Amino acid sequence: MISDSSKTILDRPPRERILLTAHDLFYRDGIRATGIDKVIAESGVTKVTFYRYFPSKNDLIRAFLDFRHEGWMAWFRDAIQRHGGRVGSGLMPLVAAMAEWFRKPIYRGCAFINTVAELGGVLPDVVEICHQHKQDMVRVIAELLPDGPNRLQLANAAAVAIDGAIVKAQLESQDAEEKQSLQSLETLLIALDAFAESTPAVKAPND
Amino acid sequence: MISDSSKTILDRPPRERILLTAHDLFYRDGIRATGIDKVIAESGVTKVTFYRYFPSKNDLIRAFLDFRHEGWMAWFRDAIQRHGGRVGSGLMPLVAAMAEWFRKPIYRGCAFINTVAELGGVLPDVVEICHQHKQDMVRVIAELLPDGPNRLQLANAAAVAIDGAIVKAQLESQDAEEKQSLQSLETLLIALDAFAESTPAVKAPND
DNA sequence: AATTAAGTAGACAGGTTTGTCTACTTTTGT
DNA sequence: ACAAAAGTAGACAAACCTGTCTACTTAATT
Repeated sequence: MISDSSKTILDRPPRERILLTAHDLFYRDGIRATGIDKVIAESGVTKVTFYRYFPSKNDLIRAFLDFRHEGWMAWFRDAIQRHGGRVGSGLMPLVAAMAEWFRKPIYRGCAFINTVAELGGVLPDVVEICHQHKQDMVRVIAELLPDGPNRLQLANAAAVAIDGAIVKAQLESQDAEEKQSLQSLETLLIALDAFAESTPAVKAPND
Repeated sequence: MISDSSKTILDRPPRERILLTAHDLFYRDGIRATGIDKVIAESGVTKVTFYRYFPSKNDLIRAFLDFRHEGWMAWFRDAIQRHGGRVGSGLMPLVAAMAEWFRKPIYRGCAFINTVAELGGVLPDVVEICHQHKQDMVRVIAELLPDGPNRLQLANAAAVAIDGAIVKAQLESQDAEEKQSLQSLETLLIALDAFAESTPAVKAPND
């Protein structure tokens, strides 16, 4: 859902080319496993150009996370809508959205979780960036739930379930048809939807 | 719960010293961020000794994961029991156990999730190792639930909730008293317990 | 007591990493 | 048309990485 190269990689402005290649390499192989030289070679620019836009690798890492955030959130919102998500629709559209993501051939989990796992202990910036990302995710999820005092609590719980499923999906072979991750996520979100309906402060009268 | 240095690090057999220091450094800073030289220096052995026990860094990584697996599983089982976990106790002891872990000052998430995030794309062994670890975790969780047709399904869902909480806890400042991760985990597991009781194939007659 | 194993100390090789620098060419704005 | 900005090509420095090697010392075993 990111770098859906509708145009070819080449013939774009250099900064974009760098960001696109960095994204693909960072996401696929990890950040420390990807040298600047490789990004430079594969994006088809030179060192001078590269360092003009990104004075250090850390700058590139931050730009990568920004880029990923924008792209992923746009996809997430769109996927939820396409699968019937709207206020009061309940949490099931999230399962369909995740199913769509997990199925992608280049799936390697959440870029933010992975980056924190890799660099969180040594580059604390990324922890905060990831935190922001997850909070935005919660906000989108909350829009599926009816307004109420525990709306955010439920959205947070749903987000935790989703993150767990994201991690689990990372351990499954991508060509496996029956994904345990999705079944577990569905179980959790069904249980959560049921729980939400059993304890609202103001409940719909038709029951 | 691992390397609870009841004895000092020194005065132990070299292999153990190496493994202990490697564990702490790998867990804290990440694997690629930790050079062999640092492990050698901090464990107080020499290169010859180190390479006698671990012919390559990958061997050390595997030994680290084995070591961590044994230590963590032992702690997990024990913590669950200490917090009232037994067959039929429901999933709540898991919340208490995780609370205990998340509170530790050196908490940096799940070593297996982190390692997959860091190396999964480039060293596929670790994906399988992590998968095994998580399956063992599911088996322990299943023992809290009454036997039945959906016992494993529920245990898997609970494990996904836990992994999500583990990741979320990694983003919270460790000195924060009210941890969102624990509240979300509790919500999910309460919902799951309720769901489990509402849909067993054979249900207790007292309702 | 003598042989073997295991440890110490540290130089060294070969590769990779990030980042700088020089010299030249192309594009762009005025 | 010309000056400034941006790009290309590639050498280079300094650090760091994994892994090997030599030479010497200590501990264990028989």
